[in-house]
Amino acid sequence: MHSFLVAEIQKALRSASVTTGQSIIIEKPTSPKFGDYATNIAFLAAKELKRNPRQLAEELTGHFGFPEGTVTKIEVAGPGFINFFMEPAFIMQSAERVFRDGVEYGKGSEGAGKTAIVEYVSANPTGPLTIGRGRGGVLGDCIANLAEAQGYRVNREYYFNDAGRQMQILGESVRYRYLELCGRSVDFPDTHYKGLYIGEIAEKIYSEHGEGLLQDESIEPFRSEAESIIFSSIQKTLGRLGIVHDSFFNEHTLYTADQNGISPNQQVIDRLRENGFIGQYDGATWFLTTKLGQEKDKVLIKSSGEPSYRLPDIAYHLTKYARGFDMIINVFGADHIDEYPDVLEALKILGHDTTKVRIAINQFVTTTVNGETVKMSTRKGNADLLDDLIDDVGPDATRLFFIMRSKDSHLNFDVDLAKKQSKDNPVFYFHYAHARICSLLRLAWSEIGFDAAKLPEHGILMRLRAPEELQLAFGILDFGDVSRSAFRMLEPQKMVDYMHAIAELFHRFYQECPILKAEPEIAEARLFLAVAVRQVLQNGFRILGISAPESM
RNA sequence: GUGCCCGUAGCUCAAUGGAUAGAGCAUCAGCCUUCUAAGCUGAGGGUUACUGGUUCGAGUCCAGUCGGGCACACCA
Repeated sequence: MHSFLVAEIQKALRSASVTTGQSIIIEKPTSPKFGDYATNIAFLAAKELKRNPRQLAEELTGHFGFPEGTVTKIEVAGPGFINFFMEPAFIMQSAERVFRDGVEYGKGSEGAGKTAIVEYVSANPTGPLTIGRGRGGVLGDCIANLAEAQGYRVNREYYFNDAGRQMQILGESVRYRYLELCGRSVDFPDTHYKGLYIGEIAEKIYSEHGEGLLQDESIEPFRSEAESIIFSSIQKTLGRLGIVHDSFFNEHTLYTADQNGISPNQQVIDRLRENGFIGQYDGATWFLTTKLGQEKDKVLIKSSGEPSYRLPDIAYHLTKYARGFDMIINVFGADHIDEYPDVLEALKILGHDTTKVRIAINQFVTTTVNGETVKMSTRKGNADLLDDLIDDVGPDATRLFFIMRSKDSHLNFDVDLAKKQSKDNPVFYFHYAHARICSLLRLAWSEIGFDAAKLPEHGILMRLRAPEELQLAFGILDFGDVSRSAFRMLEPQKMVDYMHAIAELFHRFYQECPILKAEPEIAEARLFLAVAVRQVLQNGFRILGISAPESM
């Protein structure tokens, strides 16, 4: 519907010999008296052409040539809006596209033949995933789904470092607990990890090796055992939410030399130096970001000779270009906000097109339990664990609650609400709409032999005229637009809002329009309308990554 | 102190620079002998933190003020 109107407006602009660089925006008016769709193109073009918007709008209306039976009225309103009133039968008929497209309904083509990499989660294996990380994980996963819906071939990647200082500390932490198990008294440093899982890993090692590792000063056995246990637990947790990565990129590979004997890290240094952005002082190697107007230079290689995290970050992003992705999407939490500008600057200096890179930053999470808001504490041992949350409210509520707010807003995760098996809980509102349709269709099959799997005859929905039916069909038409704009904005929350609207429209339709008890012709059309809604709900659930229960 | 995010109904949040700022919860009033009432209908509730500016039009953009969050290492 969207593209239909855009095309017709373009035709009218050409016919009226109005040339404008403005892109055409279709919006839904706030009130039905302003029509079904509206455009503000007259304002935009008028400004560009220095003309009166109202006059231009009126002139344009004379140049529209909508096909018979599509638009009933075109109206200029206010200072220059052009409002379109659609023929109800045209709306009903347009909605029948759902039957033809099925699971493909609402998919876009802007990513056809293109590839995208979405990097998300990327937690180092130093401990179990926290609730805060969960938000980024679900956000990234939904963005990846949205990219796929636009036709991109998507690579979901997890970037990690198992060789850094934090991992060293992890190994030491486990060893301390192990020593305790062996009956040694230890002075556990404040800088080390104190989570319960550390003790559990130590216990596992103790049960396998007894006191056999006591004399060995090396922490390597502790570090590697901890890494493998934690990494598999992280993947297990993500798996519970349906999050599965295609690739895991180990930061350490950026330190090892390629066939030319130069590591990716070193290549970054060399190439930045060629461009005059590398300096040496205080015994360290610096990225001269002050040349770019920043307050301080950034260390790339510490005086100890080790790279800081910034260097491999840049090298890592270079591999994303080298691997040929058309779009590069990074998802991370607000605590990494300072990280990406430097990386982008470096990429630009090295001659890469940074418009390919999109960054989605999600704000932090607080949780509300028993009406009390608890602030997340990510350090120390008392962080809220994602696994506990999933245990508590289930995977669907976990996913939906993480994305039902804009990523730019701080999220208040109301655990009590998510647990409620009632209408207050949006998860159940969505599920209920789907289950209601399934139940209806089961009954229709057993009572009148209605086959929901068969294709309806062309024009069947045109039998329907009730306002609830029209609005529902009208809503179905928006699915593709919402999906596309949710992707462009990297904002799955738009899709959640839309799903709520569809569920609401369906519940109203169901309430007001008898289906099985209606005249057979009407009953059949209404059943097919329900089939269409079910398809849209399922397609939306797929993007959000939540289940579609057939009964409740 | 500097950078980024936020400030909208009692609460949690919407609103690609558009028309009368919308949902849900909570409150109040209705709707089940009838396809799942886990639902539907209606009512009340607002100086969009504040002050200026930009323009046909500002919750949205710009400047400043106030308030909340996050980040500001030769940690990752």
